[in-house]
Amino acid sequence: MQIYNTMTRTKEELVPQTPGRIAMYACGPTVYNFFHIGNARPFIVFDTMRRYLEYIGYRVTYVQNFTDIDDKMIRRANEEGVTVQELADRFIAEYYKDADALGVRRATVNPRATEHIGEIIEIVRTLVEKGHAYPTRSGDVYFSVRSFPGYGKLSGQPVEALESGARIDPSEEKRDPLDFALWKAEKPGEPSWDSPWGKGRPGWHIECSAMSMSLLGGTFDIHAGGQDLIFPHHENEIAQSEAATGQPFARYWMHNGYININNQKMSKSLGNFFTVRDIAGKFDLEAVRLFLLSAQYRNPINFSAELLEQAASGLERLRTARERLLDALAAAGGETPEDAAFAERIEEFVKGFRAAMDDDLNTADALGVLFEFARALNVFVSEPRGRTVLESALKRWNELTDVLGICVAAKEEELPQEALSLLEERAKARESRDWARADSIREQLRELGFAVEDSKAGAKLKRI
RNA sequence: GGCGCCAUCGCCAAGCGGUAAGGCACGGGUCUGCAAAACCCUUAUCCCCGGUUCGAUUCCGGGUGGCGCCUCCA
Repeated sequence: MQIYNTMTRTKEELVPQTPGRIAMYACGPTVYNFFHIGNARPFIVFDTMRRYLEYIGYRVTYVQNFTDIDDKMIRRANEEGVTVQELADRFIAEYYKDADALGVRRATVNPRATEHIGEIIEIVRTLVEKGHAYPTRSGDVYFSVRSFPGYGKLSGQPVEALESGARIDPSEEKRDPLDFALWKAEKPGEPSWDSPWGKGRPGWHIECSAMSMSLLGGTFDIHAGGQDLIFPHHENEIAQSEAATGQPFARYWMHNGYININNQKMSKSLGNFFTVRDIAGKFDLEAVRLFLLSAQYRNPINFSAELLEQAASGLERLRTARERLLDALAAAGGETPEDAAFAERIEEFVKGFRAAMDDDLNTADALGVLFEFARALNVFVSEPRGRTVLESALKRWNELTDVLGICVAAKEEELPQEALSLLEERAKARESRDWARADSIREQLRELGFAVEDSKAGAKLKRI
């Protein structure tokens, strides 16, 4: 498979460090709030990457962290009058609610920064020993950017260019404006941990280095995150990790594009965001997932209710195709003359899907293949078919939709007795050609939230 | 100022050297008691101007328009 590596700015063949295995790290949420649809994109995209890697046979170790200690956590905890830990516990639970509903599979490990303070301190200590970091009088420890020659290699920014834009806070005791905090000395009312430099807490960047390296090793395959993390977060991770270990950090860097609102980046600071929780009340989150996969992950994607409705309609089409296939399977008989040719077509769809995904996770293209598959299926099952070919069609269909995490088998819903008896009554009315009665029952069912679809096999109820 | 991305049908979105996938919406039709679902048919020369090439939406240069990062941010 080819993936676009931000480091080299080209598509490269993905060659894992250990054959057959992929070690992958994705930056997860800071758990001080519900996450928004913009945050959802990397969760879904990289979850899909993980699913696809597993589908093509890799054993994947997928790590996605929770940042549970930083400035925002502290501020929010103080506002709410709870401890940082309580805040984190609460929003980690909320994260799982939304992520589960979006079809994001649980990562192999979801480490919390505060569970890795020991490793963090070890890395900082090593960096100080090697002369890449220095403590200050007040107990902060800074990374010395100029001590790491490769600084700027991910973002493509020459150090000189960065210097002019660097922030200087007079209260900080940096030797160089470019330097960034590895360890922050304790301030009143903030959580802190003991360290060789006194009580304090980790800086943001070092958390990801510690969690990724302790779970995946000093060199691992893929590091992923949003484009806004390229600089400074990922640049800093590289600097501190490689300076500490002397070995390459992540081998491939994947970055997803933004979600825009009216062509502008959705972000918490701009206030133009929708949380997944907000949307969950109005839309099927599986449609949200489909929407986010309807564009290639590196391209920006505009968000609007209209677009979500379009995605929901598309999803309905995929679900219907699967249901028709299921019905056909229930009525399947012996082999028909067309079965063999269709079995071959199925494999063509699989190939097409894989070719799309192999090209830097082109989910938009892959979805196109899925829709073509759906049409072919709809045509094919309009006549009785053999069980064998239908079974293999269903197997393939499930495999491909599972990779994208959409169109998952609908839970068998208990239909209300009232609806079922109405449906039965309508069938009788239709038998006696009492169309007015039949139509009025259909209207009653609509009010109950069901659409009626007639077919030769009988009428079916469908949630609307 | 530095680094980078984008511009394809009404809306979304693939393709990226050989004359444009797919979805949504729209129109016509088949099926249906009527619908719904499904199916069939119809709908684009790819922002502009140059260049390279037998041939460019696809490569190069220049415009125009939009967006992002440059130490809060997925």
